[in-house]
Amino acid sequence: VTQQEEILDAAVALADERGLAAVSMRSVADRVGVTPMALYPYVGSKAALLDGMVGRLLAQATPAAPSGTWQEQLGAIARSARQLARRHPWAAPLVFSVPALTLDSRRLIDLIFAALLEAGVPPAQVPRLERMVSTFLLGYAASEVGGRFGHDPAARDRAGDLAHSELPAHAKLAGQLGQPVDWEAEFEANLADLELLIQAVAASSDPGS
Amino acid sequence: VTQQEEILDAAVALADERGLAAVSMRSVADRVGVTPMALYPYVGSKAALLDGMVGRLLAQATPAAPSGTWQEQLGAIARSARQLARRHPWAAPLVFSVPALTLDSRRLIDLIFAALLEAGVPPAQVPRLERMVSTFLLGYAASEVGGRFGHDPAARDRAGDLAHSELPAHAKLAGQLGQPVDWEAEFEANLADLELLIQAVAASSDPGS
DNA sequence: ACCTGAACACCGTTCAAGT
DNA sequence: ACCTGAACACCGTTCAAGT
Repeated sequence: VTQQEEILDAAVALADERGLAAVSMRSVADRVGVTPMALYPYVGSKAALLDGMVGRLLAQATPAAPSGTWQEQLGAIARSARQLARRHPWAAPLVFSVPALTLDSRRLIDLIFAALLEAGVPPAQVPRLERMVSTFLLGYAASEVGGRFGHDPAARDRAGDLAHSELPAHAKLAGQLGQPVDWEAEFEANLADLELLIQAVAASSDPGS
Repeated sequence: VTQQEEILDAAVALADERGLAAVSMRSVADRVGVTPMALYPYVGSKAALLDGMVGRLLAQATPAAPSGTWQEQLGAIARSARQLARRHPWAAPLVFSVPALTLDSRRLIDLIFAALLEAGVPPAQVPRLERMVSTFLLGYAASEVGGRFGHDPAARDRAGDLAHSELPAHAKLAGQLGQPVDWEAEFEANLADLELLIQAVAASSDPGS
């Protein structure tokens, strides 16, 4: 482990334990046992520290090249990404702002490329479809950990069922909208739909099957 | 305009002009012409201020109920969401952490519900599919404005084409990965694929068509 | 070569006063 | 009822010294 990695790992541990807000140059330095200014030669700045933290996560996270059908490969990637987001809820929002061009990002992307190619997606469409798939997985993870879906009942109750009169489509869906959601089942259903989409794209440009 | 709205609009303007980092209780108070502490009765806290800012955006943003085919409706929503994200690049990341349960959020969601129902998606699947669609649109917008896709050539060059040997699927796609991406065309292609997915879901549970 | 200490220009938020 | 001013406990980062 280099000094830089030691610093980044300390910052990740701090974020896991006390939240991203608790990560400061001062608190990280404290944990490493050094003065805040001693970090600068290794991490450059606070912004670079945050980038480095997501880099460390990606480095640890890339699953060994998954085997099986392309559906199994994709499922393994998706589920491991979701687990990672749950272990490090502070990380998902940060990922949007770091260019997916590091070697670690590309290792993960390569696995998605491989699955898409095996699914029969024409090569010209693979990069775009990879961006669709990874964006959806990342966005869904960020929504789950961020609370956009209103997971916690506190937020649900605060909203009440106000103003259904102004929301015609909500009114038609009154039956569905009342009851709680099984998020595990929803994730698996999303995965199945993603596979449906991939198959549709593969089929639409490969009429010979 | 209430006092609260005046404060939130000042904060939004500040974020547009000088970035989210320039939004502080002190700078917002300055712009409103008041002491920082005078904001608290109206906005509660810095975190609530940020939530309120995305609330203001959603309030202004919801397009008048779009007409035409469900594809046209969905396209109008998607394109207006993308424009909004480009006008306020600081906002997309924040949206992930505010529960989509306010009246303004629900007005937007209602439009997506309506389009999905008109597409023939079974009601039991509509809420889930809405989350898929909105998550993808939001995630893609966040990726574009955040720089995850490496839009700026600076980031692209810094990465080089390192280590293709470790990335077998990248090697197979060497032809595609070299050239620049037309992001407008990609957005439209994504939209078309989203419609494909919706149609597939609608068809899979409605064999009589 | 690597680290420290003091300092600068900021933060969000509290609390007691003012009018 | 609404606002101010001073204060507290923090920030990231600079710069000049230390060893």
